[in-house]
Amino acid sequence: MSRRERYREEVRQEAKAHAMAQLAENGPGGISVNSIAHRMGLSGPALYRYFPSRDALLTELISEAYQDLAETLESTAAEHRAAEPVVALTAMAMAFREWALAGPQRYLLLFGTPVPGYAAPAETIAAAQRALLAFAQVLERLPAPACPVDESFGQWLTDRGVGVAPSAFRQAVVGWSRMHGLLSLELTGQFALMGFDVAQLYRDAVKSVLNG
Amino acid sequence: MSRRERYREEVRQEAKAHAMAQLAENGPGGISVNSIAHRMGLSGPALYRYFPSRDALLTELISEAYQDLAETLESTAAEHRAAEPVVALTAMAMAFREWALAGPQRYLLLFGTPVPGYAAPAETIAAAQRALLAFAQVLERLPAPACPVDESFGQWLTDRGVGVAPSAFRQAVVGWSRMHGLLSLELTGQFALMGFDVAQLYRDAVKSVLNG
DNA sequence: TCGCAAAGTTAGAAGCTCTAACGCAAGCTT
DNA sequence: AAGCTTGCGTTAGAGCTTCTAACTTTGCGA
Repeated sequence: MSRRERYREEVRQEAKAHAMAQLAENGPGGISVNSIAHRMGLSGPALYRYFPSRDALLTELISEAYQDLAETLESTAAEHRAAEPVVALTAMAMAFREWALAGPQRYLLLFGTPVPGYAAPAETIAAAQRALLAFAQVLERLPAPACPVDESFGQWLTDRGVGVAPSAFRQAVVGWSRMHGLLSLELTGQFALMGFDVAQLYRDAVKSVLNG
Repeated sequence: MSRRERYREEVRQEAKAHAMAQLAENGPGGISVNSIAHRMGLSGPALYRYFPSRDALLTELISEAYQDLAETLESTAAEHRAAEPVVALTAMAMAFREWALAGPQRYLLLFGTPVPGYAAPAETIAAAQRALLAFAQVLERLPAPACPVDESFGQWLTDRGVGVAPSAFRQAVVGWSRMHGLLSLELTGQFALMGFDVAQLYRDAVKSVLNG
């Protein structure tokens, strides 16, 4: 990589770091290309040499967050490769929760309100699938539940040549939805002041997925 | 109500209707006081006689949406007052889903990304509690599950003098989180192109809550 | 009929995204 | 090494936004 390219990459990284800080502070609407540029000692439009638009910057943040999430889950799975599937899955679920709590607005950037009509780039979709399949692959090592699985679950898997049992995939979707349900309500403050132990509820939810 | 007040109320309603249309079309960020005013044949700042700020308008939309949701659930519960609890709860869950699908952006206005530090007015919180308690009250008529319930669930109920069994309340929270998990992922397009039957998954989720 | 309050207007400040036009500096090519 | 090209920064400015200030008109109530 040339000197120019390296410097360019540094500027891009710094801009994205500022964007993430603004995201954490004021939500997606609080991210301003202008103010990021000024905070970097640049004049307003200078950053448009690095990002074609504000939307493109946001899209990149989303994509990187997904990559980060997928890597977190995959590395947790790898760490527990030798362990019981139940142990590995529990660790992954807890890692997911930690990841969410570490950056609530980053989580909501992925799973909160999208702009209607927003189409994620292929890269982002791929990372999302990696995250989901990380769960499915470990779930596959579990004794399959007896209940019959809707055939539509297998279709998608065979279409893209993923070697995962439909029942495991279904279980991954169900588990994901239960984890997300609790995390989302917790992060958006819907449980505020209700005083119960959300972490305990989360652990119970994870167990409920694993024990049928 | 005087002629003046009635007209004022009409203008407010019309403005909110336009706001909801803009919400559906472009998300929360697409709601513009300016453009609403122009669309109503008014000049920009005129609407500020009716709403103190854009945020106040948004807050009012949120509050009304919550009221509407609570009323929907309560009336569904009332319609099934004589029915088996399981039937009533299933109907309420389906009504919840229908309500969400009828206005995805309205749903996400309540349960999507909030602006950090946003504090809902008491009115809104009350409506949210009504919605949750509507489920809890019917769940109470169900045979209580054997598992012990964390005492922290009872605390909140006794604090505000709600006569609901802690176990029913806990079940309502769990059920709510499972429904929301699936609805949220569906509405934000995370299941896009995966091709399985989300409605079926939702029905299964409802059953899983009711049958332990 | 008079007066006051409500509701509209325009002007304008401050912010945003993003384009256009221009200058300088660095790097690649000849 | 000289020159050309490309990249990066600038300012100016269009057009949008929220929202305040000041002024005018309108209409209700006494």
